[in-house]
Amino acid sequence: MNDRPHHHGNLREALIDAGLELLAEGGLDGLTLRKAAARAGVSHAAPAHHFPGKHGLVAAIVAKGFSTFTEMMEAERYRDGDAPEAQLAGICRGYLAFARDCPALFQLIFTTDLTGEDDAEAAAAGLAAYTVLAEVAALFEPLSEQPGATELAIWSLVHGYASLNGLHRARDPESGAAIDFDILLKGLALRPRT
Amino acid sequence: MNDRPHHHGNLREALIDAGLELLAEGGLDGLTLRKAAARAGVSHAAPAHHFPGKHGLVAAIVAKGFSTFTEMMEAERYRDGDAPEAQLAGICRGYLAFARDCPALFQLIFTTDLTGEDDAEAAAAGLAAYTVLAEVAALFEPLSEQPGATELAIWSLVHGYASLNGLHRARDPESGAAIDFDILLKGLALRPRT
DNA sequence: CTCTCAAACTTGACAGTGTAAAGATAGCGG
DNA sequence: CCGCTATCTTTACACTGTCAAGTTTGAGAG
Repeated sequence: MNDRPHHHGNLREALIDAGLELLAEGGLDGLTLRKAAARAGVSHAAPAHHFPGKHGLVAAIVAKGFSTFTEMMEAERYRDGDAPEAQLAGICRGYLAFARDCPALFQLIFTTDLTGEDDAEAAAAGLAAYTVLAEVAALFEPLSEQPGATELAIWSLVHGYASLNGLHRARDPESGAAIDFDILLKGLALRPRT
Repeated sequence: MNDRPHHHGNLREALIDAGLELLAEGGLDGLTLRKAAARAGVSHAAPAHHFPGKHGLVAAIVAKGFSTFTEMMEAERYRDGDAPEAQLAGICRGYLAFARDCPALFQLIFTTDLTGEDDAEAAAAGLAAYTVLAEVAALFEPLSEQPGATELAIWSLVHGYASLNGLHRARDPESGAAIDFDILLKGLALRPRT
């Protein structure tokens, strides 16, 4: 199993990387099958042998996006120790860093429907990201007897903040008085488990 | 000023309505200038005389979307009286109803960049929606000395919940144990102003 | 070593999209 | 009554995703 099997050699990864570049440069509209193929140095119909249509390439990009998303949360998770509050602030810091640094990718992974059959990899990557958050949420007293309420509260708060921050920044670029997320997080008044 | 000035008569509104229909039927990809023109009964180049390109039509649709969004919040605002908690629960109910009933439109209005010059109307409509939320947030004790923290916390929580609900529902269709938003809202522990 | 064959890729084509330019139409102001 | 400008149509072009057919390449069978 050579790493350059026929002509190009792992074209699949090259197309995903090209897609990530296009996404970072031109936003959602800049992501195009033909442009990704051209950037990888192949003809416009070559991707069809590696992905079932454009949706397949997008699903692969979403999977990779969720992976780096998870990595960015994990990278910040234990920065200030392993206390529950420190872990929670850490993964939220990573969450928001991803949304800030890769806005188009952030939008893509959370707006793509992953209901198809070829989206299993992307769905698994999304579940892995969710699991990190759920682990940290489990360190706190539950908000309700209903399981999952705590993680959903944290997830909703940080995701809403990340989504709206882009809007707010675009609308009010001068507002240096951006509200720190820690203030919102303290508003939830979570208590570590005893 | 007749309401049918030349050939078609208020084609602008007809195109916006057609766009809303397409959005509801086919999602974001179903919204097309040519299809909207065809549905309005005109040729595919007619919209150019009413909107500066597709972005202009989208901006008009976003403006109308924000208007109905505001209306749905206001419609539920005083359903259970005018106590702060009742108003807050009301506008959140309207917020989530809009996200549930018009998912594509909800996604469109919150992912469209309104930084252009012809987007003034849409930006104003978005500000009007935000104002409703800010009014209700002002009925509660501020979360921090920083102004706007309370409304941002509420907005983030409800917006994140609305955005993630679509994901969660698609991924886990059987989960009838959907977590009620009221539980999350109580987690914020807001206190009415004295 | 050669032959065969299938995978990887190319070429060409087609429907559909947004956009621009040029022509036709219709109602209004002079 | 005449022109004129806004409205709409027609035509055209570049770009997109997708499909069908042909071409190249590398690897395994004999």
